[in-house]
Amino acid sequence: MNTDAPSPVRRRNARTGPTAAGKEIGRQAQKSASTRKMIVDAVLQCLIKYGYANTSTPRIADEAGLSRGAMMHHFSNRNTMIQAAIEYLHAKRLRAFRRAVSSLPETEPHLHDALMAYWRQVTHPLFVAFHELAVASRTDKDLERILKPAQAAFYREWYQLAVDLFPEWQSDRTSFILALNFVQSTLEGAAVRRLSHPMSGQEEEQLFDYLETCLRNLMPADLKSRTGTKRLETVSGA
Amino acid sequence: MNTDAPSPVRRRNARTGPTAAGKEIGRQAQKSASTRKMIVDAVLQCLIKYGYANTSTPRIADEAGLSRGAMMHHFSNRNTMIQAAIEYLHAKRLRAFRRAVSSLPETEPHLHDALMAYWRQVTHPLFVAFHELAVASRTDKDLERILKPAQAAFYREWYQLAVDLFPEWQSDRTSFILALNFVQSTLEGAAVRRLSHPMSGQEEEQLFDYLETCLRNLMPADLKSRTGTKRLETVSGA
DNA sequence: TAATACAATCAGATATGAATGTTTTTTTTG
DNA sequence: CAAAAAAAACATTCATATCTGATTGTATTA
Repeated sequence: MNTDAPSPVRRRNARTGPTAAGKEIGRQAQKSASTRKMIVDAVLQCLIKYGYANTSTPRIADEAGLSRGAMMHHFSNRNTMIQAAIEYLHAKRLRAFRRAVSSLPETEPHLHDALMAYWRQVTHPLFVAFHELAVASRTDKDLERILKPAQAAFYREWYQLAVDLFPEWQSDRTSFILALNFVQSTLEGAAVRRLSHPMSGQEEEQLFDYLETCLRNLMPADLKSRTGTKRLETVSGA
Repeated sequence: MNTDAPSPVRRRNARTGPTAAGKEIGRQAQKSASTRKMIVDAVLQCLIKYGYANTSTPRIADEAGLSRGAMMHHFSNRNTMIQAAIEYLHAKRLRAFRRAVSSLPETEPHLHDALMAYWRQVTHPLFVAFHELAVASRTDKDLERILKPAQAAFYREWYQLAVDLFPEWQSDRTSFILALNFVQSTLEGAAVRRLSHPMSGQEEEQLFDYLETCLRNLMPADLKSRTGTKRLETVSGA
């Protein structure tokens, strides 16, 4: 997976610790790992603060509090840093989403909470980093080669999570897929729009509520009845 | 508005045409205008093909079939070219949308056709150019200064067009605004998603259809009954 | 244990390439 | 001819990648 380790030289036969076999990782390797993480974090911060195009190696080094030379010792070039950042980013997003989802009440598939979880996901700064990468990859073939597989894996897992969350819904695959696409398009669309011409908080809330209504209408009848009928009226505020 | 004309030197007293006062524009000025348009087009093409970050002046010149020097004669720097491209872009998008909308049947507010028109809009290559600019402007303050006002004007006009299209809907402002936000988020979201992980044509169609259903449910009752009840059933294909 | 060899870590410097804005020269055209 | 248009040349800046040297940590061996 990660081919850019700083070649810590395979000399594992020389016993480093008297007893522990794999535990004694060596302080150096430990420090190395921690610096690498600092660098990866710096990459993500730069993506958020400056955008992909302006995420240059000097900026990253600056953000990480390292000299450029030191940094280039851990990653041989810019692309490998980006690659590491992408892997870390996807892992982090999935973990966060899985955590949010698993903390939902077991028996009741609370559509509302699941939606909320995804909304929090896409309004999180990390989504901005992801979006920067996605946009840049359209015209950067090197980046695309790195991002696309990771992205595919991400959405595969995401899909699986959704299936696990709503097992009964699988009886009507078509409507289930439609619901997923609907949620993704709308919430990610709203999140992207937020970055350049946000709507008011109230409008956001109404959009969110109505989306939930629409999804509920899409559910198989038996499931729908089981999940409470909160908010089935047509919205008409003011 | 455009302050970057190539200073054709005010010598208007020297009579250029024997009779015509304002009509005789001068073939040179005409040619200049046409080259400027070529450049502006090239900028948009570059945005689409290479992305904002890679829309460099050499690339633009290349795309326009001009030398860089010649190009810089018409625009003093990169930013003024971008600015001109933005103005042109917004004008063009609005014109296209207005045209599509005005060709709709007068009396019946055909939601379906209006939606279609907007969907064509956001799947048009020009939307990609717009999106590139929008994303870049998040972290490029110079660009933001140029883009934001133009963008605000665009959405103001867009909103006005929607009001004109559905005058009766104005009785329920809240649901109208919600519908607009819903359409924008979903369709633009789908369009953006299309660029990096598109869904199948069938899925797209189902999403589109269900969005229409949801919007129809949002309409005031009197309007709803007037626009035909096409597609009110819950989607369940395959 | 002390001394030594070696590898990992870090910082600074250099070379190359590309982009920008400006200036200068050539060509075209009224 | 003179001015606009086009092309070419130049200086500056900035990012990438690579290289060199210094320091610190680890392991082997005397």
